[in-house]
Amino acid sequence: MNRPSWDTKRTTIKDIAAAAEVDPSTVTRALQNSPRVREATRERIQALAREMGYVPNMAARTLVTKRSGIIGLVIPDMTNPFFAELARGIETEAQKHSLRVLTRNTEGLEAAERDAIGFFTELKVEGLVVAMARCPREYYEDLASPVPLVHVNRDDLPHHVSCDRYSGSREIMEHLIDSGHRHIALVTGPAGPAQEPKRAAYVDALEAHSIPYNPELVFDFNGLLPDTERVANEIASTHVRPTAVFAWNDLCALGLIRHFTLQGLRVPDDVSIAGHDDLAITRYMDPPLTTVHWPMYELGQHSVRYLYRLNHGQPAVTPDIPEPQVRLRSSIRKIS
Amino acid sequence: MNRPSWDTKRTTIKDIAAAAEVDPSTVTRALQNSPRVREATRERIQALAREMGYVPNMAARTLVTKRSGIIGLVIPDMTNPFFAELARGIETEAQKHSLRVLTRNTEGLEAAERDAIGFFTELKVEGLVVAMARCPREYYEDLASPVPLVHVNRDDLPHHVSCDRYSGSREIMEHLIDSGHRHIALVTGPAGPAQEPKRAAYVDALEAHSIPYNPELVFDFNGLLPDTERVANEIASTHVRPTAVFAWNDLCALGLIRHFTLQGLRVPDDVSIAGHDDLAITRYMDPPLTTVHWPMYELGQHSVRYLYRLNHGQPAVTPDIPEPQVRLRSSIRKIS
DNA sequence: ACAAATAATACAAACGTTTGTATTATGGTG
DNA sequence: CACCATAATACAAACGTTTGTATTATTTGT
Repeated sequence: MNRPSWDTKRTTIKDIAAAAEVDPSTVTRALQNSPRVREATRERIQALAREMGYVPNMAARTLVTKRSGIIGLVIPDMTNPFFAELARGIETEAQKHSLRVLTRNTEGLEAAERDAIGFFTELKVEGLVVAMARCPREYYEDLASPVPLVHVNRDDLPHHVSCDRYSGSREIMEHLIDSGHRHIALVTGPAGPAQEPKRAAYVDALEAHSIPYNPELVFDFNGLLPDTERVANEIASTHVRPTAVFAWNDLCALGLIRHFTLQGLRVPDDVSIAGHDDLAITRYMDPPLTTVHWPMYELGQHSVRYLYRLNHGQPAVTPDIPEPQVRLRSSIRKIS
Repeated sequence: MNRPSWDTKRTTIKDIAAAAEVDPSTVTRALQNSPRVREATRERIQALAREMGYVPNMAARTLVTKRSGIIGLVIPDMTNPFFAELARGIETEAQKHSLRVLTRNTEGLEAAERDAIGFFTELKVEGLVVAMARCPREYYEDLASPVPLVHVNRDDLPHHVSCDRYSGSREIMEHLIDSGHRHIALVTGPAGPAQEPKRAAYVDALEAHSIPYNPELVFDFNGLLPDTERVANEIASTHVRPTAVFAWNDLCALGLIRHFTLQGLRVPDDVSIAGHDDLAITRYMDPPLTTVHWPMYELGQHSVRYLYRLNHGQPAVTPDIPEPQVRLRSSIRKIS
């Protein structure tokens, strides 16, 4: 006796039915406010349910209705506010369809991502949105998932939601060049569909202004904050030091600024820096970062709309999302 | 015809049973590698399952086993890296018990939190960890949840996992005073169990050094980054400007630093600042922030261990977590 | 007051697993 | 070869809902 409340048997619809002296089917209907049950009965039953602490058994419900009311979200890194924005967008839109969002974190591991997708599939979620999927293209093609799935930021896959990756970066590059910079470093990130357009924007901008492309000025970054130290060192020890850096993303820019400062370089006086993503903290950095705004919140909204269409047999048009805009702040200096 | 893969009927254990010409029960056992089925049969069945693209139906399984293998995590704000750390801690520990973690975001709304808890309860999760719960104490006491629940950072509730909130703050205050500061502002945050110990540490430290307590020097902060502007303005317009600020948390400190800088005040030369939590970005701020390390990762691990004990009828001792340590960086200046 | 129409409720099957028990097949022993 | 132990498999009930259909109660019109 006196066992904790959670290993005691839960009250079921049958219990309520017994207490109310009606059939279980009447109880369900009462609970979902069906017009098929009389006002008085309904109230009696609902009161009873409340008193008896009834909590529906989702498993049983899902089993018969085949709907869980859940949207699964798979992200590589909770720590990155970038994905938090996405989650917020998804949630607000999901709420409109009275769906709930459950999030699963993969730490950027392929295996974890596969597990997450499999798990959500078993859970019979209404839809799955996967952000910056890590697995190779073939995996998703062969998946034949019994669950509708939309990708965010994986432009190379079918059923994706994304933005134009080229124009924002190109615009940043133009801005850098307009400001007088000629030695511009590019920091690229982990392989993925984001890499190529950014590099292309870099190369094209250079070419458009007849600035020679110098491979010594492009650097790799593994995507994790601590790695910025290495990158900053490499940049600082180039043959001709760049006067500007187009960083992989805002986090990268943050780290670079820090380590440049530590090296006695001042931003933007000695080096200008541009970022990508427009994280919230970007406004609070010193100097505030010039960056490309990436509309994760909107992408989140669009992805659940996309799922909705998929689930309702409507044509799955890739949504039209406005071009990412450049946010000019003060991390870039005009040089003569 | 040619309907998308997700609205076609999924293959079930029965289908496999039919194909293999065995009983469904044999199929389950084969699938879970039970020794009760012959090697050859097992392999045949598993192959078949693979071919037919079988994916188990969690709802059905949960219905009969009453176990979902899920741990539910409820956090107020994904955007805050603070909680991301917690999630990581929970995940690594959950993995050891082969549980999966599903996260639900509440945006700090009480209603959303209640919905999340209810939802996870319906889902029959193995356990629930709720971070910085927003609802009043009575709610949780009356909950009589049929699911074991542990709180993180709600020291006032039963079944909580937390740290000593006083000592770290006290230590920071001592450090500030030792560094010569006499006019120290305190920024407090939203009501909750975190508020009181911090305030007490502030008051006690002042008293211990016979510094008069000046209510004009304590400020409220609503916890959201944009609100730091208002707070910074209020601080700047006090009668005697404080030489140091003990901020509610690191995010608050970040915002204050920014707005002080905008006002022409230099940190730490004109104002010293201390934070709380020790977020990762804290090291990358300018200046790097002196703060109290709050071991969210460990708290996450402990909370799932706690749940484990709860689920196995072991005594639920509040775990012994080391005192939070102060991380001395350079946002505090020694003054004469 | 009596059909007929309709409102309210009851019945029963189904969802896809799991698991205890019963049954049948297999092999070993005397 | 008959017998027993054991291995392999089949049977059947159960989990807690939902929902289509059948049944019973109540109202309505004449």
